[in-house]
Amino acid sequence: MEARRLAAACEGPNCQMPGVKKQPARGAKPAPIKRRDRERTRQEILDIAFEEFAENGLSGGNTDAIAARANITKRLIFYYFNSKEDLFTAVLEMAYAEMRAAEEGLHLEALEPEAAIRRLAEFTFDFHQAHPQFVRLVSIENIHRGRHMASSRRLKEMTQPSISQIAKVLERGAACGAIRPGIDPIELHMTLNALSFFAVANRHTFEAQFAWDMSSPKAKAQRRAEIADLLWRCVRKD
Amino acid sequence: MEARRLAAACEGPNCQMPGVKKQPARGAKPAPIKRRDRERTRQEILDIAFEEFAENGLSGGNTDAIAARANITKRLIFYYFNSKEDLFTAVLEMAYAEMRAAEEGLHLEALEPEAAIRRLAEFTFDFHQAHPQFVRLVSIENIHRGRHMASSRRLKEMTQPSISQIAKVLERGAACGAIRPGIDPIELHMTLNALSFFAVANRHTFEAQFAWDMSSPKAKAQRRAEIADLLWRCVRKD
DNA sequence: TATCCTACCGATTAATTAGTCAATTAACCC
DNA sequence: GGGTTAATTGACTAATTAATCGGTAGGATA
Repeated sequence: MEARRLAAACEGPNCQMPGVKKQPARGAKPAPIKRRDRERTRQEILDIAFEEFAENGLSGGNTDAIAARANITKRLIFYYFNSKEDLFTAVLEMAYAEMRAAEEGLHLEALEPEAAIRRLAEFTFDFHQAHPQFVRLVSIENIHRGRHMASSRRLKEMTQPSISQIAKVLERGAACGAIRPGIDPIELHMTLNALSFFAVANRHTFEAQFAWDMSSPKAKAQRRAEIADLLWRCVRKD
Repeated sequence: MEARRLAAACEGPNCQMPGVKKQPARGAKPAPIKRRDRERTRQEILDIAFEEFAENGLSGGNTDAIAARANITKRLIFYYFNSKEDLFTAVLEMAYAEMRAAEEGLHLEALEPEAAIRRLAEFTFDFHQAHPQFVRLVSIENIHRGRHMASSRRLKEMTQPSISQIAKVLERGAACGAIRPGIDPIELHMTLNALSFFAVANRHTFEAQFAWDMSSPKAKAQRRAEIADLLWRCVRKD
């Protein structure tokens, strides 16, 4: 989640400048840099709300805690986002936008079918492993039956660029006889996502049930390779 | 979830009998059958708490609501289970015990390797489809990082009977050359569980993202067949 | 330097809700 | 039928927390 805080950096007329009596120095507080920057403040709230909701869920997420960590008053949260629910929706939108951005970096065009499928598998696995808070947030949204997603025009408009990439690989592979024809790219995407998602989302109950390691780097690397094998095994011809 | 309420039925000295002035007929209330039966009451609380937590999560779950639906006072919940958290743990224990019971019904011994693998896949898929509330509960427990599971001796002791069944099928298959050797039964179980779990747990976000049907009987049947194919494709020799 | 806009705040409210106390009463046993 | 045990209750508390109201003040513009 490094792509966030796009409109940050100290620049423009809102930048902290000497001459104005900022930081009223009340008590031992670190006296945060306050800049009256709408976008910056909004983004800061979103970043912290993302953490809060991913950690504690929607009903568990606390607006007081978000305000405290963002060094603003709670009032401001309701000023920008008008309810906790809407804030959650905004957080979801941001999270999905970032995932979509990550997918742009996946270039399968130049690769042989097998290499492309393996790269796709590894990339998807790695993304989930690298963003457990995103995985948690999606789980939470599903617990709420996707109602925030359903009510957000932005979220519904975000089409997944990966699907068309997969479709092209499958077509190419089918044409050259390496991949069996008739595979639906969305189904394949679902399979791969299920495997990658589960490896993060259900780690705790699975590990507890089977005394099985899913968290060490070694275990992750092994599972990563297995998923890539599996995916290739299930699309290749014959 | 039919296996619950084992110790129910009207029998013994607690059974509703004439002669005693039960049902004080206050107002128009249906005057529920109250029997002062420890086990029955406990089980009723558990059943309703299961629904409540599966629906609303741990922090979202409301003990007042549970009490109201169980026709008891909230105080009684804390009398039997001493906190909301402990009640949640008890609910989890019950849910897993029932899943384990369901797995007992799976007999793979008599089947050919391919048939056994397909039956396993279909059985697992069907179980998840039939118990969406169980799936939700497991998701919720993972959001809480499996801490209730970790703290429950009973849950940790419940070993999965399915694993040894899978191991036997894999052995037999490897011996007769139908299945490639060296497959870990836990890994296979994880793969199958991931696919089956995702089809229920992530239905909402996936459907919203891809305008893809995962809920109709037709879509389920198709996915079921695909998962069985996939599983066989990934274990068979060659 | 007066004016206006708006980012921001302190205090409060109203509702919810986990958990408790001190009883009450149903059932069972002699 | 009196006594003991244990299931059950109603009323209460203390804490939390989403949301609101009536402001204040920073900064741009003229």
